[in-house]
Amino acid sequence: MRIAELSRRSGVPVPTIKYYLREGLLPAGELTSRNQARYSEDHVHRLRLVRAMVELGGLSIAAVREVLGALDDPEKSLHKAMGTISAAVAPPDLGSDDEAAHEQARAFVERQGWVYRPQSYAYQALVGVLATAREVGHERFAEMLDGFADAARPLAEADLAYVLGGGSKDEALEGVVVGTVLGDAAMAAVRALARRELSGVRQAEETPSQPCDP
Amino acid sequence: MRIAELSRRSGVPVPTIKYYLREGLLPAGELTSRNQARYSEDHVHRLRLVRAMVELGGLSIAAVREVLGALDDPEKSLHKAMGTISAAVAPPDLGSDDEAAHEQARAFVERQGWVYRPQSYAYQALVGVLATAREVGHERFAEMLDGFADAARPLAEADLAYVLGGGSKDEALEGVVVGTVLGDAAMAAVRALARRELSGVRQAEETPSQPCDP
DNA sequence: ACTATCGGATAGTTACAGTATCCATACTGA
DNA sequence: TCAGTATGGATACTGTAACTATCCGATAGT
Repeated sequence: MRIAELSRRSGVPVPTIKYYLREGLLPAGELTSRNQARYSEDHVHRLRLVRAMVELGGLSIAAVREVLGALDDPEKSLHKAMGTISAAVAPPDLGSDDEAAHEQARAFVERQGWVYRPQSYAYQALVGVLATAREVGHERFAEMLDGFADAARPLAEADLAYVLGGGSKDEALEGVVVGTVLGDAAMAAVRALARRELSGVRQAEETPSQPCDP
Repeated sequence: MRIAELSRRSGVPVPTIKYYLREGLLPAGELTSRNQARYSEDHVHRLRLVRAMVELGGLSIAAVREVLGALDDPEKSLHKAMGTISAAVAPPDLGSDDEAAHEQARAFVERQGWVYRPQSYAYQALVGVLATAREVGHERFAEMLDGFADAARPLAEADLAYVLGGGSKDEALEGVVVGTVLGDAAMAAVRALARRELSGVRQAEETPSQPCDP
């Protein structure tokens, strides 16, 4: 297919597709002449993946390029791809020199029996969150971490099962992307639903009846 | 204190503080004369909260204004504040007319025994995620939702306990903000840690030894 | 008295994510 | 076949968000 059809199939405007081509988010089409190229089903799929990361995941174009690089690297293990992807998804203001936050994070990781890897992005992100919590006067926040871990453990199992439940390695790698980007968004939504459900019940116990919510 | 000290205490540059004042994220200082104002401890605290939302939560200035509006509204119930805050935190591309995604979401909510509130932000966000998943060919993704819910339920309990464990109502409202913004970030980090832990173990079983990770 | 700082208003900057325009070709339908 | 539309690629432009910088006359502190 040519660019117009690619645009129709994916819902992305032609100039934006050209932009993505320039930025290397989309491989060039197969050239059939100097100014004529053919695009495949793979291009449609890749384009949708890019849009999902940009719109739902809120990733920057640079971060998407990073992730796709990991996807396309045939050497990359699933394990390493996960690292790249978590790094791309997280806000880039990693790290903090807050000693107390660092200590809270270290204690947490060891309490969970996890390997202490202070250089990993996820760990740094955690320290950053704890440091911020302390800055706004919520050092108590760290007490919630074990609850988070209890929730995260089965989630990680499910993630991995989902990823491995695919088929080919390409599919598994894509499963990592989908599981991470859509997974974080879905988890946030489900968590909000659960919280609302609970606080709705609590409120209903105090002031019976009447519907609410936007 | 005057603006220079407020800047030093919070780590935010003076011109940025002025910008936040203009944008209504920070209440004006108490004027002591035509061009002299005094700022309080509350301003320092509020400023840190704003930075946490912007930097860690990735909220836009408009979203932060929204959230602070909910915080400052004395009429607002905890329940409603939670709604406002989840809405501000979520990406703004809500909703989708994908019938199948809508059906998956409805079935999920009812399976969980939760109230079906198709207008709520959290529900719309969920539909959006499911629709996107389908677009990228991952209709299987919906199968993970029940796992998410199992994880989210105890989390919501912990959230609420944290919020109510504060003291005054102001503190509780702020707990909602912190619990949501920092909570989402922390959950993403902990989830990444858990996933890495697990996939590290799996990998170690196949190819023994050698350290990895950035 | 004098100099640094202040608040407030206005204007400018930077980065990002697209959009728009050109142009020389290539395809397409009457 | 040939007018008219579409294409790939290069370059230039736009819009928005989040700051920054400059200027001003008015204090504040010494």
